[in-house]
Amino acid sequence: MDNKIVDVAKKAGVSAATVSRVLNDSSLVSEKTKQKVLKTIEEMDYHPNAAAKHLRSQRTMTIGIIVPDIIVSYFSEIIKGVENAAYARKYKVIICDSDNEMEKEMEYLGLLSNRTVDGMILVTPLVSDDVIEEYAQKGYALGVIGRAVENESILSCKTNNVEFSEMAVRHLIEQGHKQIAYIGGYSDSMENYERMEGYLKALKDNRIPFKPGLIDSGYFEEAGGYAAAIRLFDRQEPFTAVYSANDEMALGVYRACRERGIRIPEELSVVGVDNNRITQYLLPPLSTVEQPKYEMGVCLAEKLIDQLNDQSESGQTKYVIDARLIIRDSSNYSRKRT
Amino acid sequence: MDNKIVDVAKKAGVSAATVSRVLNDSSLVSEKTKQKVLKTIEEMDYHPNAAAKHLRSQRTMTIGIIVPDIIVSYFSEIIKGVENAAYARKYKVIICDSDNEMEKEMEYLGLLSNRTVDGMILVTPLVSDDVIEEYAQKGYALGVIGRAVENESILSCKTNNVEFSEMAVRHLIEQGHKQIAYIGGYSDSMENYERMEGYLKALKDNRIPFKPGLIDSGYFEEAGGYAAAIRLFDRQEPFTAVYSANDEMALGVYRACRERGIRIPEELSVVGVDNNRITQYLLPPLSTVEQPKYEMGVCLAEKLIDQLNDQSESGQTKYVIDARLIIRDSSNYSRKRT
DNA sequence: TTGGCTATTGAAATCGATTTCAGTTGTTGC
DNA sequence: GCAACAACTGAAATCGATTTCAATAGCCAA
Repeated sequence: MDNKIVDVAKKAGVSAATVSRVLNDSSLVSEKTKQKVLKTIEEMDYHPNAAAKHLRSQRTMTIGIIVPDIIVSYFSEIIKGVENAAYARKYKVIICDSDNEMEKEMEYLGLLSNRTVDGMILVTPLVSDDVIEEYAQKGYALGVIGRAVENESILSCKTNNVEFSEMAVRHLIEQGHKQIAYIGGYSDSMENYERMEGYLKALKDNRIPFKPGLIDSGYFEEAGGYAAAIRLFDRQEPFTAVYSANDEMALGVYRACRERGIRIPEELSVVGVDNNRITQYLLPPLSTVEQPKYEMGVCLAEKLIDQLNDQSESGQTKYVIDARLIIRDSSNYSRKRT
Repeated sequence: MDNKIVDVAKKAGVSAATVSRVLNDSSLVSEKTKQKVLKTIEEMDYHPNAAAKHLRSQRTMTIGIIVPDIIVSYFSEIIKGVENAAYARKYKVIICDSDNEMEKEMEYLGLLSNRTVDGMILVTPLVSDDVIEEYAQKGYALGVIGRAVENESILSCKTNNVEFSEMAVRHLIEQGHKQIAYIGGYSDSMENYERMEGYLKALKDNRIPFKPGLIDSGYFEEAGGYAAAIRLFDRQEPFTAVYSANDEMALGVYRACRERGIRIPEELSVVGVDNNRITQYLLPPLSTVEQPKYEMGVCLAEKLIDQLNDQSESGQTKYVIDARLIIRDSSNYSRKRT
């Protein structure tokens, strides 16, 4: 149906090998032949078949990216970074939206096994470290964003969770808060663990006693944050501020406050994480931690593709980018009393 | 490096053809042989090479989707619909973020020519109808969302722009508004044209004179909406309501109002289009038109894949989904005077 | 004029699966 | 016991590009 390389070869009066050489501008072709072939290619509107090229070259120039939900801007911004970096290197990106289902993630990981993709980027998916480890062991190219994996051969990019969490909670303490709740994500995720650690560190450094009753979990989602806030409100333990491990859950906190008639920031200060686009439009605008999402996507895509082409000069595989606190009105209200 | 089909065949003591038949569960294999082969495949952890399959079968089980900016939730929700529908049919989705550059769109369209993808979905990209037409003529499978294309062989899915725009503007009129501005998108886009038409129809039906000074354009983006609002404010022509052809531009209107100290909805009512997730969190929440974004993505992906498999029973190519007006506080303020 | 070299070119093998077509085995009917 | 047929199976062609390896042509020096 389409023109094949031999068709071009025949029309141009040369062999398929020569046409191929022209396509991959090899230096082994005379200028005269090259021009003749290029003209013929133009005339016939010939486009080399991708599948044939992939089979022969053993590479598909494609990477995959697995995210739990593409609609959440935290993920779509990372994807954009990955896409842009890949495009610049002539790579394609297959989008894998797992809908938060582990089964779907596993199936998408299978794209590595059958060589549909040359490499895969995982953005905090549900699959266990063991699974990731296993794929790496088999020699597949993997990268991870927002999650730490021990294995030295696995690329990863994350932010300084402990430090910025400590900073965020310290900020709340400086505003006069002494009872600060923490709403975490998946309790077994590295992100959650580290953010909790920063929270605890800030409390300890300021000699504020830790109260287990002020900890709850919202699984990094709006609905989870809402439910956690409601549970916290219904407990005996009073609090005047909340550090939410991401912005989505903070949205849930806002909703719970609206329902309960609790004013932000007068009665409750809130700080989130991610600086999702939506946070600046909230009332009040949400204080949050700017995560360089786009940059993390670019970083990991570049390193992964370099690795695929044996161009990873440094051999470095672990990247940590500093995040910074953005103070907005949701936490900008000094508390004068105890 | 990986195991090949002949390796499996050798180990199982059969031919490659038989293994292939087992893989594609052909009825031509005896149950006994089939079990033996399946066991061997399991043991060897064999995965059929995708590129070889693609080359032989002349299909990649992949479609592409071109959007101007994946971060805008209008697009990411469509993508999610496409991805989910594709996944259910074992198709992969390549994400093509054009960054609003026509050149990038053209390059991504090239994935059709070299058969990297079996079909392509365009979500209001910049390329002209002629270009789309040309690709269709060449026999490539195309689908278009939020845009109308004449060619009967091109799938398209859109909403009833004229009707819902008329409805939105009528709603403003019913609130007592008589000077209603319109901020459009790309002036030569079908969406913009139809929404403008609905706007004009509502005015006409209510005997409200059309004033060219109340029309401006914001290119469907926040910054554009902001600029358009500023220009409108600076003109002589007073107005008490704005119909913005999408939510992104309405965000720009909000920003312009904040800067100028204009209160919404007391001094200016605003209605947008898309029902982007962000709109419900705004202050005041933005009245908007719910576009079934996810559903449009699902619809077009399904039809496109059906078409690729000759399963389009009806032969229908044009789909129009009804959108509905969501009234929130940004326009919920009755104007008593003239 | 011939040998030796370089620059170009093409034939054929290759990537790894699918599918056709021919062949083998086994079964049934008469 | 043999023909006819069904049920499986395998050898080889095929998809369309790349790449190796050998061959040819052209050129220069001796």
